[in-house]
Amino acid sequence: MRTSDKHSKIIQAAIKVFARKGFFNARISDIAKEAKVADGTIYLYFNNKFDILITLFEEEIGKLILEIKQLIQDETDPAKMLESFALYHLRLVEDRKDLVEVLQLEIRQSNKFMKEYRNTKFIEYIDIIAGIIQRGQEMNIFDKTLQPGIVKRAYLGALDEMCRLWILTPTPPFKVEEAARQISKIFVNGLR
Amino acid sequence: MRTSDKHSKIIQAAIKVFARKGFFNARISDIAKEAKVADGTIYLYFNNKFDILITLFEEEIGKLILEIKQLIQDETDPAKMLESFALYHLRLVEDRKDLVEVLQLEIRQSNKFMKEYRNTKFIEYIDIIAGIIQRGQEMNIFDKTLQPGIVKRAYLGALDEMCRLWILTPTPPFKVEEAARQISKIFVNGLR
DNA sequence: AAAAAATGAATGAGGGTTCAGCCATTTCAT
DNA sequence: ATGAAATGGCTGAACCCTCATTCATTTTTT
Repeated sequence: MRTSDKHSKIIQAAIKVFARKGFFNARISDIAKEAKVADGTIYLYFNNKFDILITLFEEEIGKLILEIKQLIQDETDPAKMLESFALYHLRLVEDRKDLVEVLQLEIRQSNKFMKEYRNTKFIEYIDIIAGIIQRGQEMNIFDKTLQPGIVKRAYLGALDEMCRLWILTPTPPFKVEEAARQISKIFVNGLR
Repeated sequence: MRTSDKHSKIIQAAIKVFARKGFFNARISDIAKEAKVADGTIYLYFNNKFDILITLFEEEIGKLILEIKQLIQDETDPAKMLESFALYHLRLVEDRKDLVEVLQLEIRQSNKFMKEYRNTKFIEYIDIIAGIIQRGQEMNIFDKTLQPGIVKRAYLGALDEMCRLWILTPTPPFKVEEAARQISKIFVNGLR
């Protein structure tokens, strides 16, 4: 059955299972069942359990990077870019909650138990923000004394913490659009 | 040995071991060895492995809450309070790296833990920021249209992401004082 | 001497990984 | 054209190792 594409079926199943139970509490047999595949089949497509997680990161973040770059490339105003980024990032948590949950909660820890794994895709994602900041500084609308390497992390951290709210509480008291607007507003004003 | 205080010896050992290996990769025997105690002794003081983590969290963050409240209670200017908070939060990562690592990566980021454990201590910690924001709004120096519930998370998220940088990279290119100053500056300006 | 605290070897469950075999499909020989 | 053989994706029960937890025994305290 060439057409069934077991690879992506397993990845999609893993996103669901890791989101629900977390990486360490997820069993291979859970993923297999969710993907409607035998346990052993997973080892024909992935080396081991870690490998599923790593592949998942690389592939899914890769898609996000393409999407977000697409989204901001028409924009010329760095302030607007930041707002677009915020809105995109927070809408993700509504549209693809399981994925965000895995990326959010498992990705940071991954550096820990996979010491050798350098998460270049994540750096690429966060550097989109650094690029926007630099652009704004060149255009003299952002304070040049602020370091993009600090600001990019602060901005992503602020957004991620909001994501965590949506992940962990059933019904947050805000709308994502409102949160995106307020956070980008604070930063844009704060950067001037 | 009444004076040996096994409880806190175990907690301190657990902080070290969890920081080094992560919760799931840490073995009870690792903690026992680090605490210079037998494996079984741990079960005289804690119900199970998970209980060590929860207790660790409650006790240690409880201490932090007291410290930080002490620190800002003399201050009257909300802007200064925010800066003090940032500096305190980021200095923790230098002074007590192991502890921050556990709180950050094992607890805040941990799926299972956060989902089924109503984390009142953490809410108390983050609400210190909300209190400062509200004070600033009452004093008419912070924009009243911004919701403290959003801002507090954005601020803590920004700081936490910087903490993560110090945890995950051997030698970050910034000083904590500089990061604290820049982040509090962005927010204080952004909130006006 | 009794009680309390501590020990650490033994236990047993859990689950990642393996591998001998199944079955659908393709290729080959007659 | 038909049966035999080879191929290879897939299966899932069994293997085996890793700990969290227990408890009979020893040590310390009162």
